[in-house]
Amino acid sequence: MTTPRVPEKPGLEGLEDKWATRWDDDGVYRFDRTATRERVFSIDTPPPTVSGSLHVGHVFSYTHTDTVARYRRMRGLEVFYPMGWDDNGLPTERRVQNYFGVRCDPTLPYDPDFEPPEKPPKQATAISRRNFVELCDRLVGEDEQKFEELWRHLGLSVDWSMTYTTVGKRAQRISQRAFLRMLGRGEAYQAEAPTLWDVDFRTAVAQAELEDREMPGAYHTIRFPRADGEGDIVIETTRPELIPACVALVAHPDDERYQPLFDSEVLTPLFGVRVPVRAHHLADPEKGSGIAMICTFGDLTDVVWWRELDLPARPIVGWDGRLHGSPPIDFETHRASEHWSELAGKSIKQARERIVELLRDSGDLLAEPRPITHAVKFYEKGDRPLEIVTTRQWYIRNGGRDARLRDALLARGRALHWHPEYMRARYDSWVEGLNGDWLVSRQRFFGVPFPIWYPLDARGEPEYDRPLVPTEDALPVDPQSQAPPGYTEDRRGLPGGFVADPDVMDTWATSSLTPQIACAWGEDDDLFARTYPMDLRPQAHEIIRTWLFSTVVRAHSEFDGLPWTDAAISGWVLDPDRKKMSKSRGNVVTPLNLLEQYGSDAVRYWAASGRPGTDTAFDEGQMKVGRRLAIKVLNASKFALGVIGEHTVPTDPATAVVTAPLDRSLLAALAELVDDATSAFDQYDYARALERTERFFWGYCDDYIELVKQRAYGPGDDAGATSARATLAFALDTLLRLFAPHLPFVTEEVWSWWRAGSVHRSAWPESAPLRAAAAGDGPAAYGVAADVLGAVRKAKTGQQKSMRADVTSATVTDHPDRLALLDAVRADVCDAGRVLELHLVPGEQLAVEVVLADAD
RNA sequence: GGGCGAUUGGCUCAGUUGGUUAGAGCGCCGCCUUCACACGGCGGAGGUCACAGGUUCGAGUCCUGUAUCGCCCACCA
Repeated sequence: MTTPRVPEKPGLEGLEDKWATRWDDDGVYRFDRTATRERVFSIDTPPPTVSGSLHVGHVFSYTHTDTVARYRRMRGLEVFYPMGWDDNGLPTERRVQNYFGVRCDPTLPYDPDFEPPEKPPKQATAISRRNFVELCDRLVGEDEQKFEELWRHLGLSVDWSMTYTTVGKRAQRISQRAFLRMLGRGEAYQAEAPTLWDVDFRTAVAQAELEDREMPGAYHTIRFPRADGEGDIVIETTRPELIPACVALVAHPDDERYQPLFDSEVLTPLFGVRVPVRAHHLADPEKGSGIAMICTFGDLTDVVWWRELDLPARPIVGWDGRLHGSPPIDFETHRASEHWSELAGKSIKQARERIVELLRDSGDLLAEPRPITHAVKFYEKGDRPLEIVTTRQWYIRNGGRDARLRDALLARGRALHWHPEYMRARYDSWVEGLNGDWLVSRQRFFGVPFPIWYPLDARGEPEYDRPLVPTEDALPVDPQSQAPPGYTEDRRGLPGGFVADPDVMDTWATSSLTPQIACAWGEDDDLFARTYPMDLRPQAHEIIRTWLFSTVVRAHSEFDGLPWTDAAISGWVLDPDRKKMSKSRGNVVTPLNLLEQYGSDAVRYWAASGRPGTDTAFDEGQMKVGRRLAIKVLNASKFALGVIGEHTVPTDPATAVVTAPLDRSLLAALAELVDDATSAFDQYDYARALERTERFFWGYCDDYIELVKQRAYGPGDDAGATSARATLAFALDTLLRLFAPHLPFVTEEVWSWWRAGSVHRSAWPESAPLRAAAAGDGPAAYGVAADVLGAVRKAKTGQQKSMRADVTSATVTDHPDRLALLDAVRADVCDAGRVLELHLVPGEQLAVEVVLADAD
């Protein structure tokens, strides 16, 4: 060991910049790609959405992952820890629209000279798809830069040379390749079917993107006259505007009220369309009048009934959320057509208001609407309820319609190691509740296009069942601007020519491939072999159903295995009112301010105190505590190294210089700490590792250092002094390494005062050498010494004396076993407590009687 | 409706297979101007561990039920 070089006045300020730069220059976190798979720990980092802003929730969960990454690195593994940027999809589109004041019109030609105006105009400028995508690229590039700066400031030990994006060329290529492979295996298919549809975004959405919202509605009691004229059937509905789309009524097969009517017919009010009364087990006799109207389509139950009862389709709602101009069926009466003309072209809301008036006028509305609140399905990013529209879409098989596949995916979920374990229940309930395959096509612009064209027949109609695909070496392709194999561009849109599939993939269709993208599947076979399947997927619990599940689906399909062995699920950051912190709630805290105010180590301390999977309150108090801890690490280290000074101290605990009982005892306790922290980290419990280390560290500062201070100042040839200095050094060395995953800046700073290289590339501590140095002694002597010292302090405080006050005599009563231990360390205790005479009296439990010298 | 989790001093949280008077930090109060640290140190007050039963020599810890909160899921007319 060289003589420590300790600053006069160590502080936290500037450590982030200093060490972030140094780590980068020295390549401390660079992935060594000569490492073989067994030596690699590979992490499937969640790519943050760059169109949003980073908030304290990101800092929270990414810190968790970083502590694990640093631990594994110190355990000698090469950590593959790339950062991704999720710049794909709707959030980016929305941000670009607002930021530049533009909107995408795919019919416009590309303008190579287009520049967005300085300030976004009131009226959005329409631009071509390619111009739009260029603006998306430009903006996400700026955002990614800002994100990286914040992450570096926080101290994520990411290899910044290995970032990827979810719209980049590689992601596109891999998304398209994976899709084509699934298409080839029949795992991707297209179908024209009723689809949940957002009328504002004008795109289909998947089951995973739904959320229920409680909305006001109203029950409308409506009369359906029987076709035979023998009276009426009364139904209740919240969607009266769908009466023209009604194709049947339905009741439960066991419902005696309606059994006589099954397979008879009724007439729809206002329109006089004959529809049958049918039986189906999903009809609930308890709901409303026990008989429901089936419309094409009001909700997903309608779709089930329509399919299973083989009913006709009479859709009336268009892609724009308005009723069609033309009627769903040729009405038989002039009156019916007039009613329809009152509704045609209206929005859902307008149509509902109008039809209620019409029903009231016609006498078919039997009671005034009764207001209720009910759950309505929304696209999670949408503003209006979803409609169901029949469209042609791409699907990926995910077990929603196939019990064998579902069981296989459930088995994958069981094979995955979840942290915490109970999070698996969310996976299971999601997979078990799937009601269809995964709808992956979106009618949007900024995303990975489907690598698909369709031939046009002689009449110019697309032949959807004969899709044209590129070869894999041509990927990525943009079918809008490139021609399929065997065609030239001038055949686009012409009879006998071709047309591009207009859709882009769901953002999750790409995100579900983050392991393949990060590990460069099909791009860099050598890297892939060293990193895939990955070790760890860290993520939040609310996207188990989307990100985690879809990633399992893709890996199962392509590689017949799990994409990773472990999943670590982090909780949320809650604001003081125990609500989730999110941008939309307006309660987010800008992380950079926090990092600058408290220091990155302090904020990391707060984050790392949140246990895996547990929602954690945002608590600046914890950051203050973290800051205090970081400062304490600096000061205690400075002191310990100052005591050691220029004395020679061995670097290896095995050198048998630790001879004092107190020192051996301390090292025994330290060995237990090392085991404890190690097993906690092995189970991904970074919080427990931190808590234990912190507790030990305060004892080290307050008790151990105080106890050995005097002895350690002794001359170089004194065995007790040598023992104390060696123990101070071993303990400091060990504690710094134990803290390093949590407090990377301050530990590195101290490390640099007296050690070579980076603490983050040093070995994780091992307990065996410490235990060997303790030479069979246990941790108890240290505990007894601390207890007695505490009692002496208490006495001094009780008499309002300085800690420097002399103790004339102290009488310790305790169990003989503990007295024996105390006897062995009595010199240290007397020195630290300034005890002149120490008497030991055998007894049952600890009691200390202290006589203080007169103050004057 | 089904499931998961939580409930410990004013606040934020520990409490690993059940074991003696339940721990920590913040906040509060008091003391110590200590030669590493006032961005400090020492100490104090403060809890019938949500509630009700049960198992046990012994329950914050295990079982049953209840309540409250949060989340996940569900074919909610």
